[in-house]
Amino acid sequence: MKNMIKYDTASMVGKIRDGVNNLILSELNKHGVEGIAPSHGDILVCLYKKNGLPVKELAEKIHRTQPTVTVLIDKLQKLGFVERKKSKEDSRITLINLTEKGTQLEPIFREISEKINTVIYGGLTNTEKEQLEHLLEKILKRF
Amino acid sequence: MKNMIKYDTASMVGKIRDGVNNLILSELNKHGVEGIAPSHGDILVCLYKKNGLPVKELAEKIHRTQPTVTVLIDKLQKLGFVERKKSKEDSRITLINLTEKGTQLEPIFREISEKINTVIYGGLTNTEKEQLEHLLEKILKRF
DNA sequence: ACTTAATATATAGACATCTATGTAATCGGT
DNA sequence: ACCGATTACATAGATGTCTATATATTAAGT
Repeated sequence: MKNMIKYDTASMVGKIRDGVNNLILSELNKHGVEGIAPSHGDILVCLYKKNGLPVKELAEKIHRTQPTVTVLIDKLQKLGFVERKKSKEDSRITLINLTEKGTQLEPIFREISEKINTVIYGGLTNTEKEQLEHLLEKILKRF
Repeated sequence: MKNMIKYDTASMVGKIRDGVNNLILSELNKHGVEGIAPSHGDILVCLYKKNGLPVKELAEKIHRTQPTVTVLIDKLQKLGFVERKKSKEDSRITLINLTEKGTQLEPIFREISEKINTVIYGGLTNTEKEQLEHLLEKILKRF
């Protein structure tokens, strides 16, 4: 049957997400970066855009809960990629700063990001890219 | 800027997946079903289609590793929804069977599945549905 | 000023998932 | 018929994630 609708977007979306995660992990591995999960990468990428962000803000940006981000930062700190600094204006706030070691990873993450885009968009025409993003946005609004 | 491509399909896909998961959890909760995660539901749904499947086959169908499925079944068994039975043809194989209690959940999962489809496809035209599935399939093939 | 509420982060415990490994049963070649 | 390889499942340990709760600091109301 042609043009059959199978109604398994939920399943395909899950597979794509897993695919992206695995791609990130294997690329990090290729570059000898170990002990880092995709969410840790999300945090680092946020900090590349703007260094010295509070924990809470990072949690919002990467769409994880604040306790999760605390634990993620624990690990990034232990690995020497970031450090904590208390805010001077409000000492409840912990600001997360990249170390030099953390900053050095930026090109790797940039490369991984490009690779993901190549996999996702590489087989699509410009029209299809626009269609895709438009459809996904439309769906997201309904949750 | 109109029709701008933002290249954040990966992020949107993640959010949709989380949205689906949360919807499942809240619906199960509404029906008083507790201690069940989406993956447990995936297993039950497989068994509704065909009862008495081996662990390995379940793992393939729900796209989890076999050890993960073993643990998921441990829980379903503990909750009384399924039971293990050794195959008579090949005693290495463990067949998973629904109990009556497990069978009783079928209408709930059917309802949840419909609800998910409503959220995902409810705002789309038939053309858009076809576009979406076509695009997602195209992307999936590239992983 | 003092008490209460709100906010920011951390900690604890639980869970799904993974990889690596163990164990038991079956298959296959000699 | 036996021994090595394969297959199926289970177990162990690690990790990311969550909810619930604790701690510490700031803000607000009386």
